Amino acid sequence: MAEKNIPSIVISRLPKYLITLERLSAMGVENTSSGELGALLNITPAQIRKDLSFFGGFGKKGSGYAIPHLINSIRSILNLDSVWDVAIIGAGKIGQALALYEGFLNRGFSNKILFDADPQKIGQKIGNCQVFDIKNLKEKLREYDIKVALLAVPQVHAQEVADQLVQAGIKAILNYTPVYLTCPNDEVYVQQIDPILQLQHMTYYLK
Amino acid sequence: MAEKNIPSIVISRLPKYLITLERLSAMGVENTSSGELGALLNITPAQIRKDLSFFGGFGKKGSGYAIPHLINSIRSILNLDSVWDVAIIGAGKIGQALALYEGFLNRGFSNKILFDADPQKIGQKIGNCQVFDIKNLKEKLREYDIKVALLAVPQVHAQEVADQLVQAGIKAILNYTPVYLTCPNDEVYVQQIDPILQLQHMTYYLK
DNA sequence: TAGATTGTTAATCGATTAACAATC
DNA sequence: TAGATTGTTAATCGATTAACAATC
Repeated sequence: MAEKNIPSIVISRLPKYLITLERLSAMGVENTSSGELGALLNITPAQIRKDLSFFGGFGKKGSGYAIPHLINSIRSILNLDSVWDVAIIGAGKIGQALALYEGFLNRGFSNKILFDADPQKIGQKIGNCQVFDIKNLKEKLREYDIKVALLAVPQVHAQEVADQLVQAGIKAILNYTPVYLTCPNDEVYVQQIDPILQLQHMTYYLK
Repeated sequence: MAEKNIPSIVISRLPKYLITLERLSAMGVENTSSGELGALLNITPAQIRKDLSFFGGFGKKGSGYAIPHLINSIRSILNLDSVWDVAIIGAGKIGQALALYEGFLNRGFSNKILFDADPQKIGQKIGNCQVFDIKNLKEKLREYDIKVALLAVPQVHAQEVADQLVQAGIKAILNYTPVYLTCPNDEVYVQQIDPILQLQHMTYYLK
């Protein structure tokens, strides 16, 4: 909780604004407007202006927003000024794909270390990531000062490992298992990635 | 669009109800109530009853919901009575992880075929999935009668391949690239999976 | 200056929740 | 029967949008 309790749905749109601004910036565009941004994102200009105005005035009447300044401002609001190191829990198929995925870089994250219980995997390297024994979870997370974890263990262990992560002081968990985790709301933020929930939403409209 | 235009946010909760009911069912539970379901999902009982009542009365006053019946009803509403074959576009790291992922089975999907442009990959098998030349996209999709695609190609090709998918008659795209796709709303449903958007949402609350 | 676009208020729209009669 | 819980209506809450004065 920061500032004066800004609605979560507003916060959830800021990363979308950010990636769109970064794309414009990469194309050499230096200025934009709520109208242009809205067209790119399928969001009304009024909503974009309203969202941004929660955090102050970033634009100039008549000429819109200076992209580099707005990018820096949103990054700062989202605490992306520095890079967050990330732990990947589980070195199975999903964990390995995440370890090898380069999309984290330049967007505020760096995947640093992996954990697994399989002696065959412990000690190996996957991409740039060392695989540690999950028995040393707490100790290693403290050593690397990691607050963000990607949970990619087998379903049956999801809740148990999540409990350990909370114990170890992790503050944000991105849950790749289809298990609905129960964690203390005041200690950790949890979000889930379950592609099948999204597919099932879409099949409603098909046929 | 089906029935009498039920809000999308209601539809998006049905898959969550379904997976929770399936988990209860697997544990041998045969009956539940909006109160119990709400506690498991962190949703108010009133909302669950309201959501379900869009589609008719599934419960019995005084005793709640018969789980097998409710599961079948929700499956049917979401068009999950039969299995949807799925095409994975791009046999890179993410595409391969998806091809090997077994979580689709039993939840209404079956990943059937892969596409790539790399001659080294074409003709190979990844798990049970044959890799086809993306040049034959349209023809193969028609042959296998596939309406659902997972898009996991390099960023730079995302929009171009999405256009081809629409052309080929795909009706639902789950977009694993961080690119915001522009597709005709009346021809295809698109949803995105970008883990970094979710991580950036959470970092707002950290520190 | 004239045109464009912001930031903000008020109006509208939609979603959630509380409450309760109906009834198993 | 008494207790529990649904389905539904009405009240509340929150989010989106329209409108416009301010001003670059």
